[in-house]
Amino acid sequence: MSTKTKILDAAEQLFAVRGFNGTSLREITSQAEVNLAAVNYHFGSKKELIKAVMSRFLDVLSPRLTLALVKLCEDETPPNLVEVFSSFVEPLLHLNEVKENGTSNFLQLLGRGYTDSQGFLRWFLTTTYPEVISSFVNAVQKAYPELTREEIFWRLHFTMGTVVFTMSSSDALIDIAVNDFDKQTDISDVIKRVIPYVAAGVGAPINKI
Amino acid sequence: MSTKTKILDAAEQLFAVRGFNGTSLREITSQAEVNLAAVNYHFGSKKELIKAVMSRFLDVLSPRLTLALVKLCEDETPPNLVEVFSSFVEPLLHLNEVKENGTSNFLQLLGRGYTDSQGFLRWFLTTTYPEVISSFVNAVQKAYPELTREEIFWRLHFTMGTVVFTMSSSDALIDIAVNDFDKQTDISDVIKRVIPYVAAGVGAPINKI
DNA sequence: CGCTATTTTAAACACATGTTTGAACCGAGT
DNA sequence: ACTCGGTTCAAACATGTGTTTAAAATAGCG
Repeated sequence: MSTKTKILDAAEQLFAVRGFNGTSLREITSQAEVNLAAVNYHFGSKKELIKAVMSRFLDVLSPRLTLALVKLCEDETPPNLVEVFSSFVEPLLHLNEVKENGTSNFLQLLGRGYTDSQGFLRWFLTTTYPEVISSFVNAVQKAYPELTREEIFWRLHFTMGTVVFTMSSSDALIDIAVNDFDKQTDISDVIKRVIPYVAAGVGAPINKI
Repeated sequence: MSTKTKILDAAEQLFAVRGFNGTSLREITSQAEVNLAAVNYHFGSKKELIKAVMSRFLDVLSPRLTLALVKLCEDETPPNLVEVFSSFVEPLLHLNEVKENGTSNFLQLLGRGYTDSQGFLRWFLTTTYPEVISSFVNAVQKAYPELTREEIFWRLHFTMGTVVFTMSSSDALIDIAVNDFDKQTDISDVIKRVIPYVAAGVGAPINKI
């Protein structure tokens, strides 16, 4: 296993748990069992390492997700919102097959990236993978044509918040749920629970203000 | 204005913008125009300062919020979910009268606290202000009795995510919205938009899994 | 093998962090 | 006027950070 991969694996796991700001290069290289300088040699800087960690996921997620959303919109009958959000399930869970804990790690990283480091990850996402967002907006517009673009903008961000925040603390939440309700629970259960919620949220009746 | 207050004011604003990890004591004391050592003299440590900043809000928010929720539940006719979430509006906006940008600062801090510093703020909240949470759960249960406790647990956390995440990046979102849609927008507009969303989410049809 | 380009390594760098120290300062109270 | 508790201050402390350096080790190839 190459030094580069060892670093990416260690960084991925530590970033997910402690956040970007909260993880030092020394922790990463020590867990990866490589020299401290290797990060700057192979990636140039910590910021570039963060991008590399995210890209490894996004490069496999983004095309699958775009494809699923586009395909859903090709049907003659317009999709409903539950179908739109269900399109996320397969691409997200596929990350688990590529890598142990892939889905959970990715979603946690997404959550971290939105609050850590004054939103530079948001910029990175929207500029590097814009086709995902636009195909998503298209699907929602087909499913609920009465929504104005402004209302869609807000509700999509609310949804982003629901998902990203839930997932960034999913480990803690799953622990609590398992203890309180004596029921085996994992990340795919959480995803299945969140879909009706966000679908109903995006599909909420329009309220003139 | 006392040194203690000057520190709290500066810390509050900086924490909201840059997060807890991302704000140094030197930035705080320099903006507050007090000596660096004053923080440790008056508060003991950075962690205690964070708690003090949050408590200043929670001590005025918590009783008002609990009262509003309890009063809503006293009616003979059970409340609906929009009413439950609307109970948050007055107590939250009241923070603006106590202090410039109070509402927005507090909600941003709440968002930071959930992702920064490995969730110690979550622990602090649930242990120090539990009556808010339980009165909230009660209100939801009255409004939608078919929901199991487990489903309520998850949907309340989804809601927490929606609100907290949205608010922690509300400045950026408001900027985008103002640019894209040419419409004056502020924090109270965002609150009004998010209520139908979370009410619909919590009220989503139950999906057996 | 011998040479070269790539990779790894230990050490240092420059700087930022939270915290502590001990002296200086100030404002009442007797 | 003097003392004493509380407060402020500049300075230092110890540690942690991302990054750089230059030498050592390694791998690939003619």
